[in-house]
Amino acid sequence: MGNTACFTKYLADRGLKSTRQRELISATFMAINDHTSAEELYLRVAKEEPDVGLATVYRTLKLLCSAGLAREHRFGNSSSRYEPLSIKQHHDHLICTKCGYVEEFEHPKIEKLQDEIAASLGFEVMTHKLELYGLCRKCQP
Amino acid sequence: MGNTACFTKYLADRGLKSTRQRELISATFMAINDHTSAEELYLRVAKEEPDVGLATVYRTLKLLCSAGLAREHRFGNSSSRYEPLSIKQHHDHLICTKCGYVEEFEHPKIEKLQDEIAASLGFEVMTHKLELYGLCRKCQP
DNA sequence: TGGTATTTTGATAATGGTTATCATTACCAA
DNA sequence: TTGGTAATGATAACCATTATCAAAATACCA
Repeated sequence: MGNTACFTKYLADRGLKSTRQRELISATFMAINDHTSAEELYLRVAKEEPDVGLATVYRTLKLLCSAGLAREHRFGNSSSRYEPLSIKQHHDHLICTKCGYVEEFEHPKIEKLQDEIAASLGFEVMTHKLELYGLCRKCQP
Repeated sequence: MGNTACFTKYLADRGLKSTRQRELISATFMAINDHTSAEELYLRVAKEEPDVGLATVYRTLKLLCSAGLAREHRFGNSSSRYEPLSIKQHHDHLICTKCGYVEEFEHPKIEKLQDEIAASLGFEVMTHKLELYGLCRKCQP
């Protein structure tokens, strides 16, 4: 099942309505395949359908997060950015503190270690965020 | 060297002035030994010295972070919280998504893995944030 | 010690991302 | 189609944080 269909099903399953705006915002978001701010997404959507409101973009992004189709990040102290979670599995981020470049990575061994540590402290982990801040190859002296 | 002395030295080293407010805010902060918001710290400080302004608390917290004596966190989407970094070494956090309880942990093996992964991607890591979200022992069904 | 340049402070206005409000519109099951 | 409910758009409100600026405090030097 594609992501768009997945979102439509999510809406139907909870008695939420499938609207033109939600479909458009969700489709536009999924097509970006990068970390996006609500504002950026709003501008893209507005090109196609100028009457869509910023509030609806925020509302739809929240829905996409609840549906497990998006994830919200706040790298450093900047404003929220969202990324589509499509088929990709969970992954973490390397953030260059100089140029802002973001690279994704994924490492099962770390995930396993995390679960072990949490269990030893009596926690049951649902999700996690791992962010490594430093200098990317280009920004190194 | 104690943390207060350390902060005073940090100020002196950069030609910044050591003021009554900075000393009081810094001392109050160090004594808390927990994750604190700017507002909370402001209230505590105000008990002792009612004329200290909130802006100065924010300014001093920023200074403490630059001095390496504090660290800023934004767990989930809540407002910033700060923690004293005193003698404790770097550590990570387990956050209970139900009751908000925060537990610290530290694990050298994870740190080592992180550095290896980053290096393999050409990154030079300066700092990192690892947050595990889930249910603490008390909140588990 | 007193004078002075400079920094810091406190009060408050401004900022900016995000959310709440509410009248209007769109959806969808019957 | 209709009726009931949910969603939308415009915009006001929110609220944590930052900027502004006149007044006060500090550090340095003679």
